[in-house]
Amino acid sequence: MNAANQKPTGQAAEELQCPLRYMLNMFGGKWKLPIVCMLAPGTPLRYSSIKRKLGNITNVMLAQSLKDLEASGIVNRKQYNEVPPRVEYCLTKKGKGILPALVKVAGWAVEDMQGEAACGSLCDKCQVTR
Amino acid sequence: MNAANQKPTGQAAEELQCPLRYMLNMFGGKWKLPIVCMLAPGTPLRYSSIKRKLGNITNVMLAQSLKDLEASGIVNRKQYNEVPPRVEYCLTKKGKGILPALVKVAGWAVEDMQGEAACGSLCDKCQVTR
DNA sequence: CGCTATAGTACGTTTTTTCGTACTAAGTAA
DNA sequence: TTACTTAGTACGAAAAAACGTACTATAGCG
Repeated sequence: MNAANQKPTGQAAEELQCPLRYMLNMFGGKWKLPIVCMLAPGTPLRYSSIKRKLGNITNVMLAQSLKDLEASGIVNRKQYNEVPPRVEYCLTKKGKGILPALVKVAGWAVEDMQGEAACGSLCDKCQVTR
Repeated sequence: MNAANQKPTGQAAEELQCPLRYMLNMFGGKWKLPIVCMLAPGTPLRYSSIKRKLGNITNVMLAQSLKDLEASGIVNRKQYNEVPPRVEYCLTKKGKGILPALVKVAGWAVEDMQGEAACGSLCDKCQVTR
């Protein structure tokens, strides 16, 4: 319906103009950042493995978050046609590209959290390391 | 009720352990990041001025966002006892401290948005500059 | 046949976030 | 006297995000 007009209009357009909101649209919410952190080390992880590590995420949220991240070009989904099914996720090149920025943000946060909840590595759950 | 026990427990504690979630707790949501961006240049802005620049934020959201940011130690609120009332907001030292990390994130986003919605400065509304 | 395992989907509910409209106090200007 | 201004608050409604429970297909194992 909107073929000739690539860019979204109205409020949606406005939200996309700001790079920080652009980023929040991709990584905001409860689970996306933790998922990216799990995948940061580079080892491909399968659905069930991510779910176990996250602990209390529901199927709905995990499936949806992964789908969104895939649609944003952040994660890659590789499906093996086996039974029982096996699907592995990893960061794309684009996904890896944001890690340095995340490390910087995390660095600020850790500094800011000093004392309160200091942890040697940035996070034991989220394996982003400096 | 919880005087001896400083740290939050249970799920709240878990959420605060991750630096990235810690940051999302402070800056997540629709308006906080834009507000920080407006204040980034350093000029103190008054309530009505921020509201005008943001355009379509409601009083409720603006007041609440500012209150949250103040509680987090990110913005400073200075009230002049005049009539009509005048209140000015600016970033605290801590608030300024996160700007380099935000610039890095925004840099990634701008690179990623290339073509789609490129803008010379990072954002015309959010005045974070490199 | 009945049970297990994986990677999800369907459906409905609860919780959280955001929004809209109206209202306030105090002094100044018309 | 009435209107205007600023920096909000109160209240309820709407929208968005997250949740819980149940369910599916397929093959292998006992």
